[in-house]
Formats: sequence, structure tokens, C-alpha cells
Amino acid sequence: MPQLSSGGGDDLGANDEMIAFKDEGEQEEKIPENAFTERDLADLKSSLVNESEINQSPSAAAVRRGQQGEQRGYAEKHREHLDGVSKQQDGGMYKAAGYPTYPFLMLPDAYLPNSSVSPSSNKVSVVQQSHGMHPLTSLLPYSNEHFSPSPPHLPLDIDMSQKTGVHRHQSQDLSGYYSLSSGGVGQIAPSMSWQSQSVYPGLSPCGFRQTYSSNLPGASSYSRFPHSLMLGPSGMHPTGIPHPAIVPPTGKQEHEQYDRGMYVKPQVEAKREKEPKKPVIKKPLNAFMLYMKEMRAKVIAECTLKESAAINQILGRRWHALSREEQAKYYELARKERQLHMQLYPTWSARDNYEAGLSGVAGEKSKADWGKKKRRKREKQQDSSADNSL
DNA sequence: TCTCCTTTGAAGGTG
DNA sequence: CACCTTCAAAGGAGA
Repeated sequence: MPQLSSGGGDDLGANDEMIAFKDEGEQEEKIPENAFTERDLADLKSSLVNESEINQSPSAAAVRRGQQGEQRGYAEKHREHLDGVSKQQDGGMYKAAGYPTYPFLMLPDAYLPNSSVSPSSNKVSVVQQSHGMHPLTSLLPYSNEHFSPSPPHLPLDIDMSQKTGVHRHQSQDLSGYYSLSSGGVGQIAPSMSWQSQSVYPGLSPCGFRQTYSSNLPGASSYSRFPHSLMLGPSGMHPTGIPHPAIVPPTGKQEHEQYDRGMYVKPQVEAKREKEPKKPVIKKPLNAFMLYMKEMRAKVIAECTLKESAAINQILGRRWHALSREEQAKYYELARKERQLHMQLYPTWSARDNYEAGLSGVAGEKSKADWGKKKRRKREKQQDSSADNSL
């Protein structure tokens, strides 16, 4: 869109994120009091990317591993960077300049997958900060849904990457920076409260012309995010949790992504029963996904919708309606996510999950399924383009 | 039971 | 380099 094009080539590969989302002619809202220009955000994003690129060597895992030590200083570096950001953010989440390090930065074992070595190896040590917790912490997708009585400190040099065998240097001193969110990223704070009422005048907060009660019992209280992230007593170091980036051997994800490749010869099958199932390392969430994760419940509460497709549409619109500062927070958070992910899985590639169903035990079936899916999508796109041409 | 839907962004692949 | 494809989350709907 024109706004960004004037920005001069600074992009995150997400040039369209500031496209004014005009749907149903609903938003002329340009956040007038906003001191930022489109360019500002673009610059900010650009700087974020640049920093990422500086921190990550373009080349290989070996190089990345070498950076792990150096990234210890990342917190400081990041703070420097954030200084620039937070100066421009009023009342934003970064206002908590007092945080010595990024709260969830580099929690070493956060991503540890299941391992045959230790059944609890995918647990993460977490320190709950009951006071003054960085609000952004709540955005962490690495939530806690499943606690385990496993000891807080786990062997960190487990060969977590079964395929890589990389020995990682793990910095335990960072292990306290993850905090938990119950059911997702939950609590961003009042500063992130809805703009939608003003953003979509004449429309429901859902952005739909639908009738519903805005006095939903849960809605107002939800906006204060009463539930918590603060699990456990203050300052306590609870037990580890599995990392959401790791798909456990049971459950839907695994069902879809792992068991997709379950068809194998009986012998192999028997063998696999012995072996721990190889967890699928999920992609780190991008900014929008983080946003969705946080806001989904709220939209559900406000709109009494449950269908994800509809909710996501609303969230997409709200995303575009967000101020640059607010979006920037999520971009920053997503960047952290990627960095953390990269640190923990230096050799992981997004492509690993392209073929998640056919990796590991990779049966012919899963391979076929994957191809089928791919084909289906392609056909669909061709269909739609054909329709457009008519 | 499985896949689709729907969104944005990141990353990999291809020409 | 531009473009295309896939995958992240989520849960209801429909095949």
C-alpha cells in the first residue's frame, strides 16, 4: 500500500500489514492522534529485522550455535533497541523499562522436546513473577497447560534435537524468564484494550453488523484479564511445563502431524512403540498469531462466536486497526519468539514441518496425503483465479 | 475422523 | 528478485 511504499524499501516481508483495512467501508479511522507515521512503524520493523539479522548468522547452525553465547548479551542489546522503541510508546507494554532482561528471553529448556532420556525433558522451568511481571510475558505462547511434577532444573544438554545431536550451551540463569499464561497469551493489559468500539463505529465490536449483547457477563471483566498468568505463589519456581512448540506424542497435533505417518510395516511399528515418539517442533508464532492467541478469547466473549474462521476474520480486521505501537509490540514479541526458537533449535527449519507428516516414520501414506493436500490447495487457487477471470 | 475455513506473517522453494 | 506455497492457532462445520 502507498503508505509503506513511501517508506523506502524497509520491509519485514510484511509490507501490507499497515494496509488500511477497508471492509464494509467501516474504517476511516486513522488514529488521528497518533504521532507515528506509517513510515515510523516501517522503520521500526525494519530495525527489528535488522537486529535479528545481525544476531543471526545467515549461514548455518554451526554459526548459530556459536552465537548462543553471544546472545546472552542480547537482553542488553535488546534493551538498547527497545529504548528507541519504548521512547515512542506511551503507556505501552514496554513501559516497564525496569525489566532487566526480556522476560521470556532464551528460556533454555522451554523448547526441549520429549526425550527418551528423560520423560520430563520437555518441561520448562518457570519462575513466576507475581509482581511487576512484564506484560509482554503474557504473550508467550509457551504456556503451561500441563504441569508436571518434574524437577525444575532438567538436564540441559539432552540431545534434544534427535536429528541434529547438537550440543547446546544452555544458560540456566535465564530459565526464570518464562512465565505462564493460562490458555495462551492472555493478559496484555489495559493498554491493549479494545479500540474496536471506536474503530468500527456503527458496528458491533465484532465488526459484524450483528445484534448481540455487549453486556456479556464475561466481557468487561475479561478485558481486565483477571485470570492469570500468575500461577503459583509469588517468586516460586514451579515445575516445568511442556513447551507448546513441541507437539506432544499424544493429542490432536500429533495426530495430525505425526500420526499422519503412522502407516508403516508392523515391524517398524513395533519398533516405534519402543521409541519415544518424535515430537514435532512447531513454527514460532508470528506477530499476528500472537495477537490472535491473546485476543481470541476476548473476541469470543464479545461476539459470542465460536467459529474460528469468523473470529479470525474479526481479528484480522482488528489487527489492521491496531495502532502502530501496538502492532510493533507484537512484531517485537514475534521476533523474540523466532530468536528463542532459533537458539533452541538451531537446525530446525520451517521446511521440517512442511513434511511433518512424512518425516520421521514417513510412510508412503503420509507422503501421499501431503501431496494430496498440496495439490488440493493448488487446485483451489487455480479455481479461484479461473473464477476471477470470468 | 478428517479436512476446511479464515486471518497475517515468516520462511522455504522456484523460475 | 518476485512470486508462490506451506505452516503456525483455533474450533465449529461439513463431508
